[in-house]
Amino acid sequence: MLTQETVQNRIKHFPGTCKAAGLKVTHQRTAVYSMLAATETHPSPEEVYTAIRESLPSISLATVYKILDLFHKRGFLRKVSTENQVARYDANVGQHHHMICNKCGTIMDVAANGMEASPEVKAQGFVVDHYDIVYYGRCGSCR
Amino acid sequence: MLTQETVQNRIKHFPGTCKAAGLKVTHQRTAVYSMLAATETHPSPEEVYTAIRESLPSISLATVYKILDLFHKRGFLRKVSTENQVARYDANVGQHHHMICNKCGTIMDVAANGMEASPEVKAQGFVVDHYDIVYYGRCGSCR
DNA sequence: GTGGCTGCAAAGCTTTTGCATGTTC
DNA sequence: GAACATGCAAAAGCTTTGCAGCCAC
Repeated sequence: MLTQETVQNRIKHFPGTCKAAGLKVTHQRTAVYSMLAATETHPSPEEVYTAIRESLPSISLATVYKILDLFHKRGFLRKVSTENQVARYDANVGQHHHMICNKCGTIMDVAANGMEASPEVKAQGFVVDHYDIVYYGRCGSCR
Repeated sequence: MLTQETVQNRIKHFPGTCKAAGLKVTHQRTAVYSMLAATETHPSPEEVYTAIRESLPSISLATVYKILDLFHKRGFLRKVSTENQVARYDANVGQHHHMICNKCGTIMDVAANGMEASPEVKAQGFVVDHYDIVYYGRCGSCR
């Protein structure tokens, strides 16, 4: 559940986070981050662009792409792991997982259940940075 | 570890699997399936195409795409869930997971550890068909 | 022989890039 | 004012589509 308090809290820290990373706080960046902070729908770049154009009609799609990529690299946003080719972003960077409906394509959050990187991963000399669990199936509405 | 025995076993069952699904057994389909059955590198469509052209120079990339999509829909192949836009396929359809090196992009298998769909997924009325765990980090060679 | 499959070429999407202009600090 | 960010337009992937001809059954 995404509360209004969480949304406001994320947005409040955004300028400081940018400055700490040596990034300028522009209207475009604030709009992209605010839009993502206020949703649980894991939007694509195109969806972010369309939503933002209502308040900032001059923004270009290329800028949205650049901002999303930058924020992902800096760790302000997560990218959802999926089987297909459209990127989907998430402002919730805490440990949690996703379920994807094979029919309607909706992506929902799933709380992490404390699972750790499996021993076998460590055995192969792989250093885990982060991991996603992605459940595929049918959501409540599409069953 | 992919043994020669496993490879031969997969390939041996391929014609029967096609027939059972009402699909014709063509050279192109056999080549695509055989190539994937013999590798653990999770190739992209382009990589499948390049590899197959050595033995079947007349095959087209569009055909490779059509075959991969068809086999995925029929469950003969898995698609690896990733954060980026290039499809990667896997002929190992048994339960297992993946680790992806953030530096070199290599995708490796990880044996499943018996984890089940988390209770929260069930609570949200989501029926799980399958799930992937994707570990991101650095592989042994890139550390 | 027939229906399904392939190859080709073209189109469609998504994403990236280069550069002149504009904005933040 | 300098360095960085944006917008535009063009290009660069990756993937899909339509259709004529070919092949497995």
